[in-house]
Amino acid sequence: MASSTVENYLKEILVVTLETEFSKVSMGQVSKVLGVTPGTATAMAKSLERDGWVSYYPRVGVSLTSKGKKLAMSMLRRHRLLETFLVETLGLDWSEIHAEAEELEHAISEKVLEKLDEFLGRPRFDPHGDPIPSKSGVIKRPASKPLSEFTENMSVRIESIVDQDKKFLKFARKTKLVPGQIFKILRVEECADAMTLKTTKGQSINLGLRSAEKVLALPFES
Amino acid sequence: MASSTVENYLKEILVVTLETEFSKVSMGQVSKVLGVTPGTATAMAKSLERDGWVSYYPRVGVSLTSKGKKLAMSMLRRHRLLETFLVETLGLDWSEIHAEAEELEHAISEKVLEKLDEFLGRPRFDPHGDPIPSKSGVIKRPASKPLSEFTENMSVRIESIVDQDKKFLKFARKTKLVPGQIFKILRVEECADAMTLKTTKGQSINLGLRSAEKVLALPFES
DNA sequence: ATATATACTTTGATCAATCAAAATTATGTC
DNA sequence: GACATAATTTTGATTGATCAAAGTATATAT
Repeated sequence: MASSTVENYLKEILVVTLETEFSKVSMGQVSKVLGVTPGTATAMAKSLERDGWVSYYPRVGVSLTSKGKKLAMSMLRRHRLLETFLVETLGLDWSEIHAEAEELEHAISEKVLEKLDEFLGRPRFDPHGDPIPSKSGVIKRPASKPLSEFTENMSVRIESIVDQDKKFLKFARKTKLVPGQIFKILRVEECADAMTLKTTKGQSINLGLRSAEKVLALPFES
Repeated sequence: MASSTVENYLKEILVVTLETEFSKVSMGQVSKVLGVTPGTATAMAKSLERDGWVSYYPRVGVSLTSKGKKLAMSMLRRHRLLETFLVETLGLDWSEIHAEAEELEHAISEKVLEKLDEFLGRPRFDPHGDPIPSKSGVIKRPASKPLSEFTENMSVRIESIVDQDKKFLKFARKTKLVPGQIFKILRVEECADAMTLKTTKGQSINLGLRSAEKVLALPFES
């Protein structure tokens, strides 16, 4: 049985892997996303390898074994189903569900998860617009890319918000920067580090490129 | 912040206290209900005392401080609300909810619990018939007593099943020995260690006195 | 190509939770 | 009251997860 610490390491390694498209995640990354010192990450990498969850390449990084990936996917599934439940059923606020799901995901059994999935009507996307892995661990990531990579005059459909920062999520909700919304990119000012978007209703938003990196979108053909 | 180990110790100490009506719980009891060696229980008693959860009287036992009792009550509330949710909303089986709730109770926040309580319509009893402590920690235990203490020809209403043994719970369900049901006590055979009950529909059940001790009931005036 | 900075690993230590086995203290019986 | 038995505490050890600080490797820049 994996401890919840192990579950967290594996899940975060998976998330970084999915984001960066590199199969090895450096110890620096690991220690950063898990909020531990580098030494701790190294020690953990060794024990994760001992137990067959990851392969560890000293001074390079870790990559999930198939066993590790399976558990990590299952954690992602738990997390996203729970977030869906918290919003859809209990009416929690969008900005607070992440931390709650973070705790619950380690405590919920496969059996209860199955019932919950059924109860929710087997949703395929969570409230952030991220895809929920199937029971068998399949995940279909739409070919979305950060807002910051689109150019002027393109139309986009918001797909998901990568950031989990409460304040940013609140801002996003207020400005309708949420999954499903359509925007047109009015201006991109590389030198000023900013971009301007417009909703279909004509309201415009200014976004720093830093923040724009955290918002994934699909090209939208109207 | 209390670890889930601490939460478990406190909750179990509370449950024993409520059952026995003694305010001090011996280390033997503690080690038994928590499934640890006596030495571990003693060590834990000291650290619980260090952190202000219990008072520890060497060679006598522990009793909850008000701070400890507050947390323990909150755990009981979590546990019972979760059991209710698992049965009412997700349709889990009566015999499997205990273990599930045991895990989830440490992961659910006050905020989510509040929403859950609301969603469930603020139930006052869990599926076993046990009272759910209020948010402020008040618990009303009905004046029920074990079936084994009733005499022949009395009618009773089943209030709760104290035992958490899966097999017994399955048996109880099959024979309709569940909270709310009415039975008449046909015979009590002290020497043979058994009693016979009859449902209002005329079906009869034989119950050993050992098991009858685990079933709490209220006198029922028809 | 050497110095410097960055990234990573090692070492030694701590804390919580646990066990097994030995030592101690009550309890109960004759 | 002395001895056997049961309950409790002590002791010494282990495991997982962590940190701080010191050491080592690699990359970068001048």
